[in-house]
Amino acid sequence: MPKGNCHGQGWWHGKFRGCGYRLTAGREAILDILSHEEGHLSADDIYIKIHPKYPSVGLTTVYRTLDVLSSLGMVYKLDFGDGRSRYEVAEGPKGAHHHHHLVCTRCNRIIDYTDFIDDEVELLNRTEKGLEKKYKFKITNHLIQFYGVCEECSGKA
Amino acid sequence: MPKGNCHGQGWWHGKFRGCGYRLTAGREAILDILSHEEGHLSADDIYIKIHPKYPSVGLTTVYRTLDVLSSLGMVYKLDFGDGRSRYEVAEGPKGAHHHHHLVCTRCNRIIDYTDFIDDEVELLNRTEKGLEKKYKFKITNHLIQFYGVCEECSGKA
DNA sequence: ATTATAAATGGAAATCATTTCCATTACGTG
DNA sequence: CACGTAATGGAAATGATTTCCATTTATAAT
Ligand SMILES: [Mn+2]
Ligand SMILES: [Mn+2]
Ligand SMILES: [Zn+2]
Ligand SMILES: [Zn+2]
Repeated sequence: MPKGNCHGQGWWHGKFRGCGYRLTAGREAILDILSHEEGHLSADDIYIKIHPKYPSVGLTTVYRTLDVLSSLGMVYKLDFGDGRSRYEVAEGPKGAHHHHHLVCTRCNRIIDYTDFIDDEVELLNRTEKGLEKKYKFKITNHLIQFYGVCEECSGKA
Repeated sequence: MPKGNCHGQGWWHGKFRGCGYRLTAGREAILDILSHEEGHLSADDIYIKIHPKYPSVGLTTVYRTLDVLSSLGMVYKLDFGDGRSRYEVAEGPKGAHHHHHLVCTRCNRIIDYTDFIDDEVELLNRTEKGLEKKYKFKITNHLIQFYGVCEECSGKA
């Protein structure tokens, strides 16, 4: 169990407790999948992955847990236009891994990118400050996605 | 009928024709609502607004038309997290009115903003160029939204 | 450890936006 | 005006998410 790994066991136990939520097997399982699996999973994806090991965790609970996690800011709920919500763990306490997305409108492939993030974040911070002042709007989050056609899809005429 | 107004009558007739689409009363009505009404309308919103004047236009046609418009790039399909898609006319030929959104996570209010757009667009162009090269990804569009709490919702403790 | 309490659960049923189907209508070329 | 085909509407299907409610379970108090 690596020292710096915040997703390993239970850094989030405290967060749950602190907010008055109880720790349950289902929640543990779901957070575990989210932190160890790559990609952008739908509720059903998660349900399927969990089911063999935890057959007692129902799809309803997956949805409910994702809501909780998302309201705690531990998970991002994303929409890539394929008709279902997809989820990914937010950065751990370290704040690392911040990234945005390229979305292929042909095949729905998603590419995470972190390039240019520094510039983007710098501008975002400036923009957010300005917007907060002008619109008296407390910004907590942002979403940036680029849409287009991926390399594979370009090939297919 | 103002001269510079591209949404007035039929600048899009040509676009439709050119792509092999037929002009129908329904399409005209829908595009008319979208270009003259403020805000971010859902398919159902549009259906309701159109119905009194064009009772013969069905909800299915509204969806179909929005798909076409959106595939032609004349309309943006947006998701603000309230469970339905919302639409707004893309900029006319003039290229004006480009804007992004602030989304209140409490009351779902949407604020259009154009401030800082210049800076943003400048960075976006740079970023897009870099991403296109690195990922061989042809970018056609981008989505930028800030989430947070609006002034009204802040008041309510 | 036992108990009490409210939170959490699963599974079936409900909801609701969007899509599919298909018989009918109507745009636009000639 | 007639024809071929795109477009339509309305009902039914779909599919993700939510709601309901009787049952289970985590946790704090005894
Ligand atoms: Mn990602
Ligand atoms: Mn807008
Ligand atoms: Zn693709
Ligand atoms: Zn608000």
